[in-house]
Amino acid sequence: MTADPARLEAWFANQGWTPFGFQREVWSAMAAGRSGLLHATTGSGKTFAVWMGALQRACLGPGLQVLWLTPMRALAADTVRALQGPLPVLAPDWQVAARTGDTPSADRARQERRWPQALVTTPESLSLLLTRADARDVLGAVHTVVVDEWHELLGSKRGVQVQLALARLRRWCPTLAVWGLSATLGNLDEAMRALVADADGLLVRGRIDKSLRIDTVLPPAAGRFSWAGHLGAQMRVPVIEEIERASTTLVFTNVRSQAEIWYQWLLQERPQWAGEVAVHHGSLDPSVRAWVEAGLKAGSLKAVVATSSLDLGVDFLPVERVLQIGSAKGVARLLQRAGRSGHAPGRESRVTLVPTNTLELVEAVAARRAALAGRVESRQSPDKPLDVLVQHLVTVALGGGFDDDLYDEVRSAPAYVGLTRAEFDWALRFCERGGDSLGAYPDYHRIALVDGRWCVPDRGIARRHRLQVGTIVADASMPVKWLGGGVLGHVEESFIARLKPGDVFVFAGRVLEFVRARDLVAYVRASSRSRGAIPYWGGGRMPLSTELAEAVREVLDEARLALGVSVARDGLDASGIPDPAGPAQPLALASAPQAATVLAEPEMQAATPMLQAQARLSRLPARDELLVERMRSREGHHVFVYPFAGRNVHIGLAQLLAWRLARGVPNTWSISVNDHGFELLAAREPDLRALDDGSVLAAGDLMADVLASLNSGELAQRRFREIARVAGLVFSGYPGAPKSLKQLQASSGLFYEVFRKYDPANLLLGQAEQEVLSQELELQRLSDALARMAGQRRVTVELKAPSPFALPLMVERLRERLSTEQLKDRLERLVAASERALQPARGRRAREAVGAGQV
DNA sequence: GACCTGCTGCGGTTTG
Repeated sequence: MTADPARLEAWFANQGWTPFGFQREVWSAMAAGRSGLLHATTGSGKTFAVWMGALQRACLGPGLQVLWLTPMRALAADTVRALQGPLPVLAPDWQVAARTGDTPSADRARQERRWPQALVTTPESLSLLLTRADARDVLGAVHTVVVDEWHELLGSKRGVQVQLALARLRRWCPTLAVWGLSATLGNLDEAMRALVADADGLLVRGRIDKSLRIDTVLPPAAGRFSWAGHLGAQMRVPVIEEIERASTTLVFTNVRSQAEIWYQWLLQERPQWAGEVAVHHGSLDPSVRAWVEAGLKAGSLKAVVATSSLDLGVDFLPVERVLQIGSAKGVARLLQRAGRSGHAPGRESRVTLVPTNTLELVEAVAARRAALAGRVESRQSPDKPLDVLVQHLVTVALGGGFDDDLYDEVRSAPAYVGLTRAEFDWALRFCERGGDSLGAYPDYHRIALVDGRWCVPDRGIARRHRLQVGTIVADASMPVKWLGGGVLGHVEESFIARLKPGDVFVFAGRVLEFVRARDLVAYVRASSRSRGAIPYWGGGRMPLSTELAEAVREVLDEARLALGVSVARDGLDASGIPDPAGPAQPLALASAPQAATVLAEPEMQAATPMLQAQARLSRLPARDELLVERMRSREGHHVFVYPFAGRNVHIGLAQLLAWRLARGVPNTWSISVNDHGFELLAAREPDLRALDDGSVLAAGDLMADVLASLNSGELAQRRFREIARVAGLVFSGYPGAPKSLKQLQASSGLFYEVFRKYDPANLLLGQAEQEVLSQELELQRLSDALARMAGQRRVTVELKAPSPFALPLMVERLRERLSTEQLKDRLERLVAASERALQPARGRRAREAVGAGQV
């Protein structure tokens, strides 16, 4: 028995709503039993579209029929509320309930006595349901699964876990309908296929009429806006004025400390706002966060400063304005944040960018252009991660067991279409015997064949497995110790992993030499060198996306053309600007008038002083040029390169170049990177012929060189820790008695060593290496960048003073080893040098500088 | 006058 479509209309009419076209489209597809992906912004009525469709398929009666997956516990309760609305009309017998990690045990018990017809849950909780011996009894009648915020899950192992669970459910109910809800993605078709697998899926685009506005808060004095920096202190007053003009504003920052700082600034400038502004990020206690979210919902807060912790969730917020402080880093991220405003059908979404340095003014134009053109990043599902498979095999063995045909079921999950029988059998044997090296340890004999079915005979193993379900592994930090003992503090493992013995870095105000990492402690000794500081790379998880980086190159190129034209027209001595029509640059001058329009953008007008300074002190590179700047200072010999390819790629490029350059003539390089370029600083005069002739940029044996230039063994070992945890090799302890991080690290390090020695064919080792290359080093992006650079003309400029492009890189490096006061002094000297070089009277020097750079 | 750095997300045993 299914609900009458007329009743759907009646329910909507009752609310005073008329269904949108896309909602009807979803209903009819679902009534026909189809699966699909609904692409729509939040607050567009997508929840109702899919929920009403699910009810049309309802077989009224007891038993679980609809599963609704959400990536965040906090969204579950909201979703239950939203789903309950139409129930009295359409399915009065139905119950909707949430089940996540924070569901009280009394509620769980009640659910298990009589399952609700619809359950809102997380991917992890669904996997836990699959570990129940009665999994098939509980889940066998599920005919519809909705995966909310699929774009959030798709690219991660959490998404793979969802795919495996769906494969299981599909086995039990071949007519299973799966619907994903997703925000904008560059690869919606692929995203849908990952979810619906072989089914004939329908991609529905909801409410595309929603208008989008991306504008920028301009710095008060454009000519004096900082070339470097990420905090945005100069934007305090303009931001506060924006907040004052709106009822409620969400202020997004990129990092937690920045959120805290901005929160303090707001209170300093407007003490009367105490109690009306708040801060929200992932390190805050959940109770504080809940208070802030409730305040937002109630409309009692004027502004909240947040990190991406507020990207999702808290639906139906009365947020009027969204500000983004600093780079949005990606188009999808910007759109997501824009979507937090105008959160109702028909209302405009608006996000206002707040640049924190002059290059971000250019980036703002690029971001708007890419966003309006729909150049949105793609997300790829991980390719057959074996750690997730191993976990799933144990899960299924617990949940009623399996026999030989599980291989086909697993391969029906799109992430595993390429899984070979040998790989599957390896995973199976690994669950059975712990692979070639752990045969003697019963703890790793997790599954066994009993009466032709694989199951988990040991109750202790079963219990521990249920405690370990999931793929999220928290970041770890490593203590930094003197060789003689004594802890200096903790730093991210990812940082230590990139160090080679002998590397010098700065930490806790000291210059330290990295000696070795052992048992996950970084041992150091004091270094007598004053330079050689390697920057702190942090997580480096937020590089400028490929799409945004490309748009920045585009906008810069147009600005170069337009500025060249306008400077010449204004009769200014074109001293600083290499003649755009000169023979060295056979430019497509036809595009100049087009390019001139880019300067009409208000952000570009504000950025013009910086761009002119760059042109005079150095050069604005054309798209087919790779700008290399060199400078001598008391620090040594600087080489700046600007591929505009995002910081992860620049880390790899900088390491690679330093390594290749030092291969000929040994030298010690300090490295500094940002999203636009990188700096190599050598103490001794370097031999740059390989850079000049381009041979250093040759693809060559890229993989081998990258591996050699980085401490890839450390990287892989760190990666392996996650894999060991997901694959269930490492047990993190019972709730209330968790094992220390050190214990966990020691044991996963042990596994890594044992496998390498006694089980080198262990496929989890290979997975660790693959993940390092593809995710951390972004090898594909790196080789793309290298290919592009090799095809560009290198233009080398000798700098007399730091250029606007170079200054942020120098600051980045200096910051690591100077106190705030020292840095301030140093910066003042650097900037003064740039300003002197820019004086008209010294135009001759600048001209010389630029002239010397012509290739 | 220019400086502050890197996000998010989940799960939960114990049974003589």
